[in-house]
Amino acid sequence: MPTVSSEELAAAAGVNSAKLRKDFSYLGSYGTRGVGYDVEYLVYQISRELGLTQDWPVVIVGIGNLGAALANYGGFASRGFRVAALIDADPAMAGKPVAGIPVQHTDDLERIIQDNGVSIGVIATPAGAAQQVCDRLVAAGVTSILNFAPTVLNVPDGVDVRKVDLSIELQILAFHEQRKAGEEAAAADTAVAPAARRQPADKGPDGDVPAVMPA
Amino acid sequence: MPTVSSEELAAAAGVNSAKLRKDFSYLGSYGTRGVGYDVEYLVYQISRELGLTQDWPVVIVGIGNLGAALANYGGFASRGFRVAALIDADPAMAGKPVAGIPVQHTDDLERIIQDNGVSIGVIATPAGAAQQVCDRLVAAGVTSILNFAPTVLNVPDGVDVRKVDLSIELQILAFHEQRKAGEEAAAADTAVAPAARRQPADKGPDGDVPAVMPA
DNA sequence: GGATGTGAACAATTTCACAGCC
DNA sequence: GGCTGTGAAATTGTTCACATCC
Repeated sequence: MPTVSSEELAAAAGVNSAKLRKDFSYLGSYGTRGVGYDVEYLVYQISRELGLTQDWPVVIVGIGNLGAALANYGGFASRGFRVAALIDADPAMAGKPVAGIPVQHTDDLERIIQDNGVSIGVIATPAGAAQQVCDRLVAAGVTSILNFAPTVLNVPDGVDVRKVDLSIELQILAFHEQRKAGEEAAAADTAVAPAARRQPADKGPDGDVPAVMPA
Repeated sequence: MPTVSSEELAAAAGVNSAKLRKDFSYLGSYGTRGVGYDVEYLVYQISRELGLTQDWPVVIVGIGNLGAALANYGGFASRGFRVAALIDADPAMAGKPVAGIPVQHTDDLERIIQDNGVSIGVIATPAGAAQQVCDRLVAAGVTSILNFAPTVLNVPDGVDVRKVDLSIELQILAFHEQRKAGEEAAAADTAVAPAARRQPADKGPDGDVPAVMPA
């Protein structure tokens, strides 16, 4: 398939074709009228715009289960990321290889960042250590941080932080799950007492309201 | 602090206070004019609306590094999630405790789901196994799935899937990182040749364009 | 003929600003 | 006086529909 139309791409992605064309148009005019988009060329242009044609060295700080999982994660290399170093505060970890990369001690953090020209850091430490690690990363020159610790990090302007909170993802699912259950119940209700629905949902049935409720 | 104003909450969250008030108003009128919101009561109402007052049993399928990290993750319990079971396809894992929970074999997946009344499943398997695991979870009654495998899952209507792609998070950071670098370069450029900027950025300098570029 | 690229219409979201209440 | 709750205005995002070009 050398060429693809906005219609086909939109169907595959589950979006409107006009939106897709408009979005692409912000990157430039890479399509051909009457024909579509050259697949290879489009892939290259999008890759370049997204920064996938560059090599990004990253460091992972905190080599527990999650840090190790990240170090072993296969998807990074193909997207242009290279794990330049693994760093942990536990001296017993130092030198031990994880995913084929020897773990280094936190003491050397600044040197490691500078030697490898790292601008992206991943924090997979416990919550208590995260801010401190963050401060050191930033001071050493890191300007983008991916934070897995359940803490809000304070950073100076110009530094980007993205937070992945694993339990928030579950919460979002649980929220929808609850709504599904609620709708089923409501649908069942409707047969009996259609007009009685809204109030309990908005204010909570009295039986549900705990002692914290104010007068 | 028994009470809090929308202004204070908005500042803490980094959003506009009107937006925050409007959002809260969709849950009901839980504030007091001239005073603010009763903290405890607000926490309870939001918790209830988000489903945090319920207990959600979850199963984790695929107990590699990531699965183990999730099983050990402390944040779940406090948000109402309980790891009901760990499941892995490797017979050698069966019975081994991870985070204090014995790993069970995939053969028993359906029974485990049903016995525990599980409606939320977490997939932390390799990409190749994910769809198959997903199908079995759904057939057994799971209606929400958190997917860490780098695959798009096909599910029937009524089943929610959330995907956490670790390298996409890094890509987003890399994208902004690239823009920062680009802006610095552009700012430096401006002093020399302000009018010459746009074309290279849109079409790419010739030196950058690889063999895939069509005639 | 067939598909892009885009101004114009439409829809959704966010912010303003203030009436209403404590 | 101070702060919520909410219509109305402003902004942002999406879709339509068609002129334009291969």
